[in-house]
Amino acid sequence: MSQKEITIYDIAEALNLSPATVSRGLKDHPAIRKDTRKRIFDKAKEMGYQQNHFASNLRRSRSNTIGVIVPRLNSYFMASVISGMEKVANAAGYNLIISQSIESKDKEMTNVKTLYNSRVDGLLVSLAYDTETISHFDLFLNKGIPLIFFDRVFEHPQCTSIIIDNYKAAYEVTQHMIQQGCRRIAHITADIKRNVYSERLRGFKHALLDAMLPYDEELVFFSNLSEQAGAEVTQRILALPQLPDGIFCANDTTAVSCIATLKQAGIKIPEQIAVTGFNNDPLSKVIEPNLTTLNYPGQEMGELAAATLIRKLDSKEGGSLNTIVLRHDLIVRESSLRKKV
Amino acid sequence: MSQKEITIYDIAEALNLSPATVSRGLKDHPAIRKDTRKRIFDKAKEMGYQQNHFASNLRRSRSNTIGVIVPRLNSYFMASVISGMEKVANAAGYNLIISQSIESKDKEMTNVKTLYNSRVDGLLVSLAYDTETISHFDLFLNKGIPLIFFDRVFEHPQCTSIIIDNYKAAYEVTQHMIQQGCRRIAHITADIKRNVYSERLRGFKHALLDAMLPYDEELVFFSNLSEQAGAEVTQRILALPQLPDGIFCANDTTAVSCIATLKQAGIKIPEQIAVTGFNNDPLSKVIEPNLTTLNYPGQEMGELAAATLIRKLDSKEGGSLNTIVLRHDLIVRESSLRKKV
DNA sequence: TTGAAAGCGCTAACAA
DNA sequence: TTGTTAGCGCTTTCAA
Repeated sequence: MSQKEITIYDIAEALNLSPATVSRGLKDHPAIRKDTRKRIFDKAKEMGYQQNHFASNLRRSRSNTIGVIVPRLNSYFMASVISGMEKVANAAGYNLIISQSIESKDKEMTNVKTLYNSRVDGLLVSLAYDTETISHFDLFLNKGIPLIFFDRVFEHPQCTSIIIDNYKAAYEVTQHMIQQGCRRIAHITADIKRNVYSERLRGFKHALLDAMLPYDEELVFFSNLSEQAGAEVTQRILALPQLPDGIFCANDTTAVSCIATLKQAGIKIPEQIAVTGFNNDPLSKVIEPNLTTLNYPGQEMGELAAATLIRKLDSKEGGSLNTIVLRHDLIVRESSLRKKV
Repeated sequence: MSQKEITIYDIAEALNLSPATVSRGLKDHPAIRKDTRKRIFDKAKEMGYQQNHFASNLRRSRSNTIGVIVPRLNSYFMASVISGMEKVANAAGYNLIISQSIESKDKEMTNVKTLYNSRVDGLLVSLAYDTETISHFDLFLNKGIPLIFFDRVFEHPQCTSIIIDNYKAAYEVTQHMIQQGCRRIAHITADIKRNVYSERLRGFKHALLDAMLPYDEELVFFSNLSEQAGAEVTQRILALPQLPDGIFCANDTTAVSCIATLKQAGIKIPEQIAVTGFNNDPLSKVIEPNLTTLNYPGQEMGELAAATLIRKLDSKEGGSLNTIVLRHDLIVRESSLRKKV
C-alpha cells in the first residue's frame, strides 16, 4: 500500500549531496550550479519526489493558501467570481479555501476564525448582509495579513477594495430610464449597510435630482433581493395609489420576479412600467421582455482580486493600492425601451 | 506586529505540565484527568492558543482537507453542489480545495497532481468532458486515499459514485413527451463518454421503443450543450426535411436557447414542437413558455458526497458503498404541455 | 495519569 | 557553491 514517501534526504543520499543543497536546487536558489540543479531535478523526477507542503509551511510559517469568504456561493455572479479566483490562484501555486457566510455576520466571524486557524496567507472577502463593523478581521489586520474586499467592501486604510462604480452605474441606469420617459421611478434595493446598495441608491437619487425629478422615499423599497422578495415588494407597489412608470431593481433576480408579477397583474412592460435590473445574470436574456441591466465582470473581478492579493504576498508591494474600480456597462434591452428608435 | 504564536509549550509551561499532556488534553485523550483537561482548555482559551495545523498534519500525515475537481464552477447546479459540500465539510472541520478541469482531461490530470501534492485526505470528483480513463487517479487509489465521484462518475470497485438515475429520469421525460402526443422526438445531448449523457440517451431510446416508436439516430445530436451549441443544433433541426414534434435537451441551457431559436423561427411551443430540458436551472422558470425539466438536488448531492467521504475518512467505514442514488423528479411546465387538462 | 524524547520533512542562518 | 545544524509545533511510543 503506502510505500514510503520520498524526501529530500533520499535525493540527497542518492546524489551524495546535502539535503540543504537539494532543497535549494529544487527551488532555483541562485547559489546552486546549473548542472547540480539539473541532477537534482532529474533525480527528483526519477524517484517520484513530491514536496511536503506541511513541512515547508511549518518551517516558513506560510501556507500558500488563500481564504475566501462570500455571502453565498450559489449565484451565477459569485460562481464566476470564484471561477476567476481559482484560475489565477491555481496558476500561481496557491490554493483556495472557500467559505460562505450565508449572509450572516455571525457565520462570517466563525469563518474568519476558521481561516485564521488554517493559517491562510491572505483573505478575499465579500461582506455578509448584516455585517456592521469589520473588527472581527482584526486578527488578520493586526498581524499584517493582507485582506482584500471585493464587491461588498468596507473602507479601511489597510485593505484594498475591488469594486465597480456602483454610484455611476446606478446613475446611468436611472438616467436611461428617464430618457425613456419615466417620471416616477421606484427602486427596490437591500440594506444600505452594504456599499453596493447604498451607492446604487445614491446614484438613483442623484440621477433623479439632476433631471429635476422629485426623489420620493416612499418609492424606495428595502428587501433581501430574493426572488420571493421581488414578488412581495412588487405586490406592494401594485397596491400604491399611484403606480410608478419605472422600477429599478438592484439585482436581476428581483427584477425578473418583479416582471413576472407585473405581467400577472396585466401590466404592460415597458409601456406602462419599465423595469431594469443589475448584474447581467443569464436570466436577464431569457425573461420576456429581455431585461435591461448592468453588466459587470464577475470572472474578472475574481481574477483581479486574487492577482492583487498574490502580488502583495509575493512581493510585499501593492500595499498602497486602496481601491480598484472595474468597468461596467449598461445593457439596454426591451424591458426599458419605451421609445421606438 | 506579529506577536509570537502561542504553542502547547507555552501552555505547558504556564500550567507546569508537559507538552505531551497538553496535547492530549486538547484532544480529549481518555487518559487525562477531567480537571487537568479543564485547566488546559481554560488556559488555552485564556492565552489565545490556535493549533498549528501544519505541525499536526506533518506529524500525522493527514491534512483535514478535501480536494474537489469539477468541470466548471460557473453554473447554478455546480455552485449548489459546492455550496453543499462546503457546508458539510466546514461543519466537520474539513477544508475544501476546489479546482476546475475546464472540461479538459489534461487540466484534470494536472489538478489531480496538485491536489496530491497538497496531501488532501480524499477527493470529490465530477469528470471532465473528454476524460476516457481514470488512471490519472491511480496516485490516490494506490495509496488507498478515498475517491468519490458525483454526477459525472466512473465505475470503479474502489470508488463510491453519487448520482441520480439518469436512465430512469430521461425515460420519464421522454415518456411524458410521448404522452403529450409527441411522435418524432429529437434529443440534443453531449459526449456519451460521460455516464450522465449515455444514460439519458439510453432512457430516451428505451422510452421510444417501449412506446413502439422508432428510434432514429438522425434525430440524436451531439454538442457541448452550451448556449451557442443549442442555437446551432436547433438551426440544423429546423433545416431537417421533416421537423420533429418534440426536442429533449440534456440540459436547461441548451433547452432555453433551443426555445429561443425556435420562437425566432416562428415555431409554436409546445403546439408544433414540445421542448424539455434537464437540471431545473433557475432559467427554466423564466423562459416562456416555462420549461419542463428534470429536477435533481445539487446542494444535496454535494452534501452527500462530502458526508460520505468524511465518514470514510473518520471511521474507515463505508468502504462497501458503491453507488448512492439520489431522487429526482420530473417538473412539468408549459413547454411540453400539449394536452389541455 | 503524566512525562521524556524522538522525529515528521523542510528551510535558513551560519560556516566552510 | 555547498554543508552543518537547529528548529518550526505537534504527536506518540515508551517509560514512570
